[in-house]
Amino acid sequence: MTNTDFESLLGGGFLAIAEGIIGWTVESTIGGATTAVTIIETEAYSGADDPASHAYRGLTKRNGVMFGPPGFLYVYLSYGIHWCMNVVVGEEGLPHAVLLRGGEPTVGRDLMVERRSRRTDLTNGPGKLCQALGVVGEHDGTDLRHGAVRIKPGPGIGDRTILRTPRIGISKAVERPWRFTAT
DNA sequence: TACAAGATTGTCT
DNA sequence: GACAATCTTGTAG
Repeated sequence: MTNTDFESLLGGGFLAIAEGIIGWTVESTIGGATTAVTIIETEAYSGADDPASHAYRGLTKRNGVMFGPPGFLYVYLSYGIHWCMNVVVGEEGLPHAVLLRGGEPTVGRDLMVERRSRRTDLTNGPGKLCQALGVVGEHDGTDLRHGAVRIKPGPGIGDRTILRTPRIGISKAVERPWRFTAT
């Protein structure tokens, strides 16, 4: 991702970013192997204003990356088992983030199958997506432009449309329609 | 210091 | 459809 791409995306606010990166590519290079997916499902989290956000109660050791500058990766351990990845999109001090919930494999599908130990449902969930891409806690706080995990424009979602629905898997602020998915 | 809940997933019934 | 696995954080005692 170039700086210009990211800046143009930031201009619309965090909801526009969550919708805007549908159809973009997330690429990881880990252990010399590259895997990539096209993003088809995201959720937006609005830091201090959002009871469902990890950043709602302020800065902690876990969510510190969200309070930093945009364009970095926030990785956290969910239920003590699964890694989930977010794109930090708020300016420094504004802990807005976009959770990557799902994608479609484009590069390194065989490696994803190996990492997931199954051939189906490779990337249709936040925990599965991280496992398929090999994203773990050590990638927390890395640069999405130049790090081991990168995000970049394209290839898009073709003729499909983007659906806006309530968020999934949370118990607070469930009414906010901040989930975006390509159908 | 102890305990409950959580931005989930895989397995078993 | 129910439940276990298992780490971080917040809240209560």
